[in-house]
Amino acid sequence: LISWTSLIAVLAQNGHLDQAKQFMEKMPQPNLVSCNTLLAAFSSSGRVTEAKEGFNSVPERDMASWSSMLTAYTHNGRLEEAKGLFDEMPSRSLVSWTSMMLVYGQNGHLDYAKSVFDSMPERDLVAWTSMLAALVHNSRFDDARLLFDSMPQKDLIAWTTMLLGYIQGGLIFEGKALFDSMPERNATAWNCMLGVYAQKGHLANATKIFQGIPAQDQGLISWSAMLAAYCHHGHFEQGFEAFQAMKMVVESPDEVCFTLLLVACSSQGEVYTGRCVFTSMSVDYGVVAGKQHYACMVDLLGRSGHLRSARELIGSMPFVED
RNA sequence: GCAUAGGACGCCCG
Repeated sequence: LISWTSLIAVLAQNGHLDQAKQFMEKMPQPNLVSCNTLLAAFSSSGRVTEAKEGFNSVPERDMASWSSMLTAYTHNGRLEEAKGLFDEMPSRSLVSWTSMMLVYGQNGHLDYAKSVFDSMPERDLVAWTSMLAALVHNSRFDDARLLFDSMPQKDLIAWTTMLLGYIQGGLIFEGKALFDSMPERNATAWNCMLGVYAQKGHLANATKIFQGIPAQDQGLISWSAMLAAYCHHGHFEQGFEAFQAMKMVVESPDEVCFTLLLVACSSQGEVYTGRCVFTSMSVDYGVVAGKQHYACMVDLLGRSGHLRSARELIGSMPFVED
């Protein structure tokens, strides 16, 4: 029985949700943990309807079942449904309180978030950090700093959240100072710092940060931040050089990387290169063209006078035109 | 003993 459960967990956590679901149906005696595992997997991949079905079919729900269902709503912006579920819960835990606080914060109800935080029966590090994130999300950077300074404990995520607060508030120097004083850093922290320079087009600073990232933390997001730095600021050649370099070390470029390259082509009027990138994306990398990619291509073709090609491309889109 | 629930990072669009 445990092996069925573990199998389902492994499948679900690696994105093989449909297979996990099939095993679940074949399982002789579905138990609470396996139900919850599947529910959690649907929840974190945004499949809310299936999460709900799973939730309804859990025989005796425990805290994990309720919390996973709540997360399915909160992570998908379903504030009303989250509220309803929260009110229905037979008992509430730190986890569910924290989820509610966050969803309020993320939907512009900072006042509610704060009152949840203040009225929570107990608060742990995650609760504090979530409140911090809610403040940052609502651009209350000064309050965020005050809260940060008053936190009983801080871990890497708390530090990174505060860093993000400075960055989003445009306080780059303060952010850099905080970054420099962090007790430890992980990939996310590095990427936040890199991202702000990349976005502002401070290429020298971005490069310096990028080069400082330890190899194990230098992932797809770091590379796309560098790509963005080049592609958004008119450095077409360097963007493509970075793309070549990236392919040597990173898993494989994703749809974001290709959007960036196409944006660069588009702003340079590089029709030929743009067409190559667009084709190569799906043929060589198996990345399915999304709306962003089509939009860039149509823009590129249209503005370079290839109106017929642009119209043909629009006609071939697997989307409704808009 | 083992397996399931809450917090931070990249492009575009909203």
